[in-house]
Amino acid sequence: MKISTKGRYALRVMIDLAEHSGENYIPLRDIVARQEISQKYLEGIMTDLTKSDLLDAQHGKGGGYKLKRDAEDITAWDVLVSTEGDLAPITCLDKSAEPCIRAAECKTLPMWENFYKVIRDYFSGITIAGLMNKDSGDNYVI
Amino acid sequence: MKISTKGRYALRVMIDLAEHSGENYIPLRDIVARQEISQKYLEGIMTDLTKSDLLDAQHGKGGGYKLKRDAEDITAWDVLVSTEGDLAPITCLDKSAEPCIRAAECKTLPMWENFYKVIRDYFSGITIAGLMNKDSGDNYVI
DNA sequence: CTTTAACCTATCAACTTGGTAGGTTAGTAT
DNA sequence: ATACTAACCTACCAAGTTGATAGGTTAAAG
Repeated sequence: MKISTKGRYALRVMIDLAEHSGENYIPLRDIVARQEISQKYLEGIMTDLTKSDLLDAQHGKGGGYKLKRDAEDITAWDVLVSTEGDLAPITCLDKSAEPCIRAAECKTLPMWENFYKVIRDYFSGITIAGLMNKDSGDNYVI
Repeated sequence: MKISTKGRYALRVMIDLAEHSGENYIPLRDIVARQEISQKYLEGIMTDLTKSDLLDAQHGKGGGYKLKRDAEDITAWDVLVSTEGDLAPITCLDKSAEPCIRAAECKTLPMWENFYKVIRDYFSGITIAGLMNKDSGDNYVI
């Protein structure tokens, strides 16, 4: 029951890109220098984010990455799903899961389904822009 | 980001015990027959629940397990923490974690801390008695 | 046609998950 | 006493995940 480094790094990268956004593409090298994350490891994460249409990538000199949408229009949910995959709290609720044979009699299924919704609602309510502007001392009230 | 079978099985066992509660201890054999879970695997889960003071265990003939408190006074949170360990959504928030060096500047930490609270509040609001009485068709509104 | 930077594939050690196997301890009944 | 029962304890194992690293390939700009 953990969000892995992939998801956490991805959020840091997205915030970093939002903070340094402009016309130009930002090469991974710059992000790595600021965030102190292994470049090779980040490469895979960037690919996830690009394939999910959250980032624009550009090869070659002057290339790099930039946000594909405004930071206000990208949620933490978008980023986490992109890198962590399905955020279903139990395997039964995975999109790829075959339907559970005891679903009809399962006393806990509604609890899990609703929990899934709680998770989705929570992260869908948080945008990259929102994270960007937070001072570390701030506390959320949701 | 998944609750493992340990936590899910534990909840099923607790509900089963609540449904068959009375004066007597219920041997694991009976639970296994009803729930169709590997007895050997369940043994470890029962030990967790017993050590967390959620179950009373009795050796020998006529022995077995029973709930140590009323089903109304045991929450899903109690059960999940007992079997899954710390339910912190990121390692930084684990009780056993060494304090993170970038905590002060971390833009996402408040989001994670609050998410932890959301999880805790959700499962703390659900009791074994509540799960027991649910018809499968029911939906939660929290 | 060289430089730059994204992209792709393979590999790896450490850890977790979901079990299984076999033996030991504690309590009950005859 | 001693047989029986049922919890408890330790060790092991295959498969999958995590958090990387290594090295090469493709695409774009100058």
